Amino acid sequence: MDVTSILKNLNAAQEEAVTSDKKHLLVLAGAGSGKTRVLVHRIAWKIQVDNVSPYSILAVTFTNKASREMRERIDELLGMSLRGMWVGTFHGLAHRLLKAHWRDAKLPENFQILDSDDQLRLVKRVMRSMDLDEQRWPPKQAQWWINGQKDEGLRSTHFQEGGDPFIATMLRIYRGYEETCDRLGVIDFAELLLRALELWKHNPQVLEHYQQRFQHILVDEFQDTNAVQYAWLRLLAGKVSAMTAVGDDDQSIYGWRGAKVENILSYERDFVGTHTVKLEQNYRSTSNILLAANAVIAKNSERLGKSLWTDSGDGEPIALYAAFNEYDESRYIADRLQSWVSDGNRREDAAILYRSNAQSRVLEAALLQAEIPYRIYGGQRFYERLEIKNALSYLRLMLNCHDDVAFERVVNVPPRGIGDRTLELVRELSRANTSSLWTAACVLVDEKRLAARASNAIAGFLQLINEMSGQLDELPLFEQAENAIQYSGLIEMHRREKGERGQARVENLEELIGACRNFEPEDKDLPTLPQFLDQVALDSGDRQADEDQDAVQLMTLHSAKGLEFPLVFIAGVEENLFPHKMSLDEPGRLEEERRLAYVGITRAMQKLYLTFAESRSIYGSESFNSVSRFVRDIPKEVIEEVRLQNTIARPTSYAASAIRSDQGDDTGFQLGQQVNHTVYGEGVILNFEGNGPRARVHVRFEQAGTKILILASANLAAI
DNA sequence: AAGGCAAATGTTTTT
DNA sequence: CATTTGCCTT
Repeated sequence: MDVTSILKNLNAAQEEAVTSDKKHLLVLAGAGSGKTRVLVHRIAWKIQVDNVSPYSILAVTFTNKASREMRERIDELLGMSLRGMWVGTFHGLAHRLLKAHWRDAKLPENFQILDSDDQLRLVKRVMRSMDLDEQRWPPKQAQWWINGQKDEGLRSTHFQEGGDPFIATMLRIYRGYEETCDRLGVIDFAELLLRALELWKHNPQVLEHYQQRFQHILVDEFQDTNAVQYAWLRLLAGKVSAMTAVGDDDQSIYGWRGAKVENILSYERDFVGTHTVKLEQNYRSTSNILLAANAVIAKNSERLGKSLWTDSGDGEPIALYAAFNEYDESRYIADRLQSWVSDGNRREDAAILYRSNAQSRVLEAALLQAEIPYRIYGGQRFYERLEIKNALSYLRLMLNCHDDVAFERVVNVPPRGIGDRTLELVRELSRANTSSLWTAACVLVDEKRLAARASNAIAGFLQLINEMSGQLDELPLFEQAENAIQYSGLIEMHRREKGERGQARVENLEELIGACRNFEPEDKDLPTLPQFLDQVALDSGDRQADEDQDAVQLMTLHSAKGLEFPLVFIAGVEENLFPHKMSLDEPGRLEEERRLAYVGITRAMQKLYLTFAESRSIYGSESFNSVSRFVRDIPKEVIEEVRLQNTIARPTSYAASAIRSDQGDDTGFQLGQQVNHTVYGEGVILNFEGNGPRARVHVRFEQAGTKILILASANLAAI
């Protein structure tokens, strides 16, 4: 066995982690410290040195991308493909378990996965059947609440009948939703995990089988695990298996969707005899960048404590640019990118990061103007697009016409004269007979219980699906997809759609056919279509198209986690934007914003630009934000403030740029006046907006940043 | 049943 | 500001 190749190029801490023979291991891996490397090499070590069979190893990640990467790197390192080893995402593994044990999990054999869009539709349907006012009870909120409970492992049956009217209503919806899901044989993402956990809890013999098999469990991005995922891991590990967890508490940025950093703390308690290794040497960034990152994260209180260092040089200072407004900011970034490229660098080595997607619009415009190719990550995912989901719904119906979710989705897409009134009849009958919508529709047509027009429309739809599913076994997958898109009229519908949008949708549909053509089923002996649909449900499908073009990368700070770029811009480093104003009230959420800043800064390898705008229009109205507190936390020595030579005349102070003359009413306050607010404390008046009872006032508070308040209700006191 | 207009509504995202 | 949603008209 070739031990040297496994340990080659590892530093002391990395080697310690890779070779540790303590049963449990916790690797606290700072940004850029070689986390994935350690994970991959540890697996290789176990296989080659400890003679562990790949069959007894389970490696869990969060994203498909990470799991693909891990498998590739292990294959590469060991020079062979590791059959029998389970590598996958939490959701992918849960799905695999539920497929194998559908009976024990109390699921139908062909259960379908709901994505969040499907889920929201279903929640809406449940709420409508309960006659709930959608204004008062937003379905989105109910969906959020239900997922939140499931992430904590809570079923509706776990709740006491309490007095809180909000919780009581949410519970009713939760119950109705659970029932509907059970009836339809569908499960959402959170359910996938919870079911997999309950499968083991309720079936000790199943659990035991997996406990015996997986003697070695390795988890990536451990700080992102939620309560259910952690419980699942603990249950699987039992008392015997060896656990390796790799994570970074400072990079926990998904608390808002249920991730529990506390799991890292519980780990040492729950997995007794854990050996903890910290990876603090950073191989990515210059010293200046790390200094900034360390300074920002140091302000958090809830930390295990790590400090990144590097033996590479100081590098360039961090540039800070105070833009006049967001257009100026974007132009500046485009300008810097142009000189980056003319210096002979590649565009794809540069990234622009921002807190919220809304910021990308102006940046895009500037890049377009400057003719700099760019690529945006995030936003709408391929398999979530409306036209793609419609096409997939046809495929699902071809496979199983009793798929109510798919039926609801496309029964009248493209419009074929089946309206709400007709559909309501179908729904009613399906409820009464506890049959699928499909069966109900058949009955209505056969028994001539519909008006001629509606009946013809429905019959046409039923026949269409029947015809398409008739050829299911004869044709290859891509031809089935082609047929579905063609005969359903979907492609024609989008061709007729005016504007670029229709064009893009047609192209997406064509891309879907391409994806079908390239699809390689895991099991060649089983029918392809169901395998394709399952894969699609668990994969957002944004493998970046045209990766070949050299383009600047635009993405949110969240999606940048795990990536690195020689040149990084973080745009909009302003109070209220970053940290986002929604996170300002709770200290815990503010700490998460700070970790997000830490993630952002540590993406940069050579040069980091921070830019902010003194004036920015958000939702139409202008706001004036001061520079982000995170920037103020960076030591001045590593920052270089950029000054422009040929600037447009720029107001010298925030207040001056805010002066407006249309202030008619006498508000009792003046611009620039010091005021006190019961919640936000002391601040200064920047601007007035509107008249009468709706008059609003912009106040920049010392602590809370700039707020826009209704003057009549703000209860401001002059100081 | 479908298209058009006004009103509401705006973090972060993987599966 | 820009996009999506719901209501209302044809």
